Amino acid sequence: MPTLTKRLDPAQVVDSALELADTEGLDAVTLRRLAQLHEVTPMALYRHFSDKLDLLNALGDRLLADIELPEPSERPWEERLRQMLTAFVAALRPHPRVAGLTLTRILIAEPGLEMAERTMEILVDGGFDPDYAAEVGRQSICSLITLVTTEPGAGEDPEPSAREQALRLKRATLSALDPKRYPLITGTADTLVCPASTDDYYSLGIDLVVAGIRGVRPA
Amino acid sequence: MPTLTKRLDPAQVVDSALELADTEGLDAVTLRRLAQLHEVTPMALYRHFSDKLDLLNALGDRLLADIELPEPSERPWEERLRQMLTAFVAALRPHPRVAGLTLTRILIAEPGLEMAERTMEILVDGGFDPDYAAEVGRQSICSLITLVTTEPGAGEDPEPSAREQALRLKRATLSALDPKRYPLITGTADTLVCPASTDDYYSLGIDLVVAGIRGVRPA
DNA sequence: ACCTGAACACCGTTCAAGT
DNA sequence: ACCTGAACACCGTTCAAGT
Repeated sequence: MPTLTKRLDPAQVVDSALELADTEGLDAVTLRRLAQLHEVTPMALYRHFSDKLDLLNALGDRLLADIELPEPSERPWEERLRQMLTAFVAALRPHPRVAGLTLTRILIAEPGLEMAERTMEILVDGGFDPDYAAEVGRQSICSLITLVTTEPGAGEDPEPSAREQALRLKRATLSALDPKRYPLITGTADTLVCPASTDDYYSLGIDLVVAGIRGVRPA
Repeated sequence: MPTLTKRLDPAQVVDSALELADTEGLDAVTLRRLAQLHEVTPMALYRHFSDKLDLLNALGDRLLADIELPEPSERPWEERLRQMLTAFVAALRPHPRVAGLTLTRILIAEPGLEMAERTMEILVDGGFDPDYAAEVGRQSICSLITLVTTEPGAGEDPEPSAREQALRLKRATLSALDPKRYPLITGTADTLVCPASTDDYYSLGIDLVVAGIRGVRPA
């Protein structure tokens, strides 16, 4: 896949890392495997990344770069907020196994900064003072990252058959609990293991965050 | 520290792992180091844990065991909900570097199940149908885990001087941004890097979650 | 049942050397 | 400037063996 004009393009390395993590999980992302994929010695990577951590950070930044910020608009702040958060989640959704890497990169990578600033702007428009907007925005964004990270079946192999198998097992485990002690858990095992619709899962998550923000908004 | 009556007590191994993770971070938790701490061969651990993952899961379960569930009461559902979530957060707060391990253990370890059931019960009392309560409860709990995981300075060395130094650097980085492009971020750099009060940080986090739940509550 | 010892495959990383 | 090669310290884990 990588072209060899410049022998080793850091952006291409990050792309391979993302692909690897998506399909085999973050543990499969190894300097040695990446080197192998690019037909190069492991050491060659150190010319472009100071560290493995540096590479993982670049991977997080790579995800943030996918954010498509909504156009500025004159709509009510709450609607703009929802748009912003939805756009953010949309960027992470394709990569649940990697999404967690963005947690520490929001206030460092440029696209993260851009989104944070815009989100805070919306909150200030909504009546929050800047410091309050900062805290509320920060926590809301972290919650949404976790929403993606804990998407049902997020950790599993993306292969449909393996995924189904894993979910079946989890469901069975929950259903096997004592219904006297855990009536609600056993009664909702299907929902707990895997919500009926992934889209609903995400829109509920965003609803919760937006409603929370509305609820703590100063009068 | 470990007594040697039974040569190797899995509970003591988990305790060492927790201590190690708290002070040096999760990366320092190594089968070999744990073995060394207990004056035993690395292989001896495999008699008690099938895997490293198995040990990390036990570590997550260890945290959940610290939850002190509030007494059942007749107070309004929202107040009971806040009590429950506060108790949950209180158990994780002392261990921000490890808290993330509970994400996958809530519906497996017994104390997690207990808390989840009780939380759902409160939500049902509040007017949620069981399946809705399941989804809302799940997401809220995950949000609170992340609240602990992303507590400012969570990843850092717990040593006060090193921690202060790390925070100072982060603050400087944020403050150095272009205030024309990022007026709100630069203006609230102190708050973003480290909220004025840790207690306030957590109570805001819980407020956000509770307000979100109230906001999506069916009429 | 519980622990040891030696070995294997695989990490991230260093250092000196090549071009 | 960019990559190689050999080496180091450290992983998790297997297998066979001890008691």
